[in-house]
Amino acid sequence: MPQLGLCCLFQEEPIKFRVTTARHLGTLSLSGRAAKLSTLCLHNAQALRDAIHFCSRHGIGAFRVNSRILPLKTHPDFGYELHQLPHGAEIEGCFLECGQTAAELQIRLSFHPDQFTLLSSPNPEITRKSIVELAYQAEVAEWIGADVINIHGGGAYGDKASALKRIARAIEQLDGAIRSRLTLENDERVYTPSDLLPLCRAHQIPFVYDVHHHRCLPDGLTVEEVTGMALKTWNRPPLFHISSPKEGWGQPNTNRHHDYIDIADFPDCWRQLDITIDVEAKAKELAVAQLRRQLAGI
DNA sequence: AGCGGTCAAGTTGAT
DNA sequence: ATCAACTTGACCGCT
Repeated sequence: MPQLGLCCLFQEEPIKFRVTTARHLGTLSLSGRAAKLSTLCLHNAQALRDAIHFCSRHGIGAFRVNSRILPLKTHPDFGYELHQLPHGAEIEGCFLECGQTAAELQIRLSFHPDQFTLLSSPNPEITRKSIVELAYQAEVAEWIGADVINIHGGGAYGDKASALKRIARAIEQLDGAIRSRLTLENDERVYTPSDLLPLCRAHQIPFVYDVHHHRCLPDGLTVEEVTGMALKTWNRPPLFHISSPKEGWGQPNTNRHHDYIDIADFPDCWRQLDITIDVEAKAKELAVAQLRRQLAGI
């Protein structure tokens, strides 16, 4: 049976990750900024530790770490290094503990940089900033032992073939910490599995199969076909995504995520696989628990 | 204490 | 040409 993964947040369990805004930091003195960021980062490292324990206690096999675990880490004006913060060493130590605990409890950790992180852009400055973002997440990934940093293809810019070539070129220039963790996922608007799988095969990048996106943006391949092709791209346990449409299928907008997973949306061919499935549902740990019960036939 | 406006980033597609 | 939707809630300033 697959391991189920929880994404970033909790619905009921009181584990919170804190953030701040650039605007607010701008109102503070230099030392005030460092103090504020230090407090938030330490809080978030401890919250991650709590999240890992929660997953272990509740039969959840994976946890996706929010991109803002270190708030504004790569912001052009307010970015920082951990050693510049009053509790920098303590924060790093807490992340290292998270890594040990996750390894002991066998909780798989991953990252999913958001839509601003693009390797397909024709604008080199956007690519450069994206790689800075990937480097930040890779640094935390090293501390905590996360093995996946998953991104989308991004835009097509009117010429998908050229955009795919830019992704490939950028991938070949990544350093090992990023490269060894980077994965590509099909999205609901531009890049289908058919678009990404050849690139993944050619450059040894694992393919994260999101079946909901595939149903929103089909490419002629069946769920079974893509599942088989996706599995072959992995040199470690495969990671897939599941979600259900908020308003149901056949409505104008199927992109929005439902609170829970409709078991009818869960591919039968996934039931016996040794894979991790991130559950993208707004009810968070409650949705994972419900899906877990349904898969167990309870 | 409670409320509501606001929040770094890029691209697409609806209007 | 403009703007919401992606993720999505939490923060902060004001009353």
